[in-house]
Amino acid sequence: MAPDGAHIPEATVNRLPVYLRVLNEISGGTATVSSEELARRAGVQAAQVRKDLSYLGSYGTRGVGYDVEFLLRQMNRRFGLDCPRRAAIVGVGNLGRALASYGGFAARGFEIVAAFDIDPAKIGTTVGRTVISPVSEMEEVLGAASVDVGVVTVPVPAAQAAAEALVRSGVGAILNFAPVSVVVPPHVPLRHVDLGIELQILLFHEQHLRPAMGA
Amino acid sequence: MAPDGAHIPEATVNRLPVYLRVLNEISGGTATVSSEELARRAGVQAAQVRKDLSYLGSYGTRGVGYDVEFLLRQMNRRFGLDCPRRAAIVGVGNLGRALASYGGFAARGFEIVAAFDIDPAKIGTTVGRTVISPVSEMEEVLGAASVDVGVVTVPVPAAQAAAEALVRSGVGAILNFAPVSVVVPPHVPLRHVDLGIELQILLFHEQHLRPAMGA
DNA sequence: GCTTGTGAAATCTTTCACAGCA
DNA sequence: TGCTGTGAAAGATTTCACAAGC
Repeated sequence: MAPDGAHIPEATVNRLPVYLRVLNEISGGTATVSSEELARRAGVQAAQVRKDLSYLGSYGTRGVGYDVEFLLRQMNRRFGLDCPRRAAIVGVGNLGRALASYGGFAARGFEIVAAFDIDPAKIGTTVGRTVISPVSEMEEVLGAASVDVGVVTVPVPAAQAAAEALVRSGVGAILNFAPVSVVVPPHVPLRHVDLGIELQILLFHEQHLRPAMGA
Repeated sequence: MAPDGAHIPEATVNRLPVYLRVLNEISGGTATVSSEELARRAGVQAAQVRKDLSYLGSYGTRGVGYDVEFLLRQMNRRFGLDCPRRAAIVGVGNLGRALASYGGFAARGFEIVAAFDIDPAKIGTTVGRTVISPVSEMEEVLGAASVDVGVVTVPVPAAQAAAEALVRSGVGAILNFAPVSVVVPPHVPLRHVDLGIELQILLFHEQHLRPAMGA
């Protein structure tokens, strides 16, 4: 029903990558998957899966289910993952180095094409297969061929400057892992992944599930 | 209006830690903050902030705003952050090691009290101030004094076993960073932080903001 | 018979707008 | 006057339930 360019609800957009992960996990094992099975593995309701997928188009077969490989191809195309996305990491400390070799990025179609740090001792050394460049040369290094997404993994005091350097270099979007807010111009999508906040949300939900025992 | 034990909407729970981060950032600088200022820094509407905070109680002062320190204390108490929360890391690879020293955990009141790995060469060495124990001894090490949250940072094939070991050890909740789903009993809150999926969501939103230029 | 796709209903969330209070 | 707290309205999301189709 939904042609290729239609509006997709925000809540659905946030779930589509989860379906993508599940599909990748079962790919090879089964040819087709029902909305019920997909829902169980994604942790949502079956009707939710059907409605979400219907925004992409009518890719299922009634009485049968969804063809895993076909749906994967359609979703990857829609996500722009048919060609690899280019990412750059700013801040090659513990977290930056870990993310550079984190399997989840490559598995989801992202390639680390550049890495930056401010520490002169790190310049010229490598993280994975990428040579580390100075932050001061970011604009020249990224040059005309800018990256799709910049990943900020610098210490708190350097986060704002790192984000600004990425914006000047023409980055498409920024993922900020520093546990502090940064401000960027409105045309650059920004997402803050504060891992401590993830823990807080998780435990706050837990408190609501269990009878509180603290005073 | 909302007494201490009232139900708080899920959407609000997900935003409260963001307000907490903002409050911590402006703490010391200003004595009071308006819902408008708080909203601007958190990236939401002012009315949203007022409604969200009203679920915690009437902690603001009409005509003035919210007392930053007082609101911080109330929220920290409500989140159980007045005493430090205990976390354990399973899998001391790049990501596990990075998270062990990640400032965001300590800044949000979490303390890494145990670390586990399967590699014999790592057993007995330290990550930060924590000695690494074998995964096989998790139940004994955690013992009666279980941890609030277990953080899974093992490679994909080991993720399910790591989650099960945490459950056997009586963990309160699990945060899974492996780029694969794991299954746990329903009484253990589980959250999957797949960083590649974060990138996908970010870029998918970006596609909707800009005119698509790919074929 | 079985499962999708989807209007309609139910529920949840956000926003409005203003009474209430410092 | 200024800003919170909150009912009520508007909007978004989820769930239901069933017609449509393999």
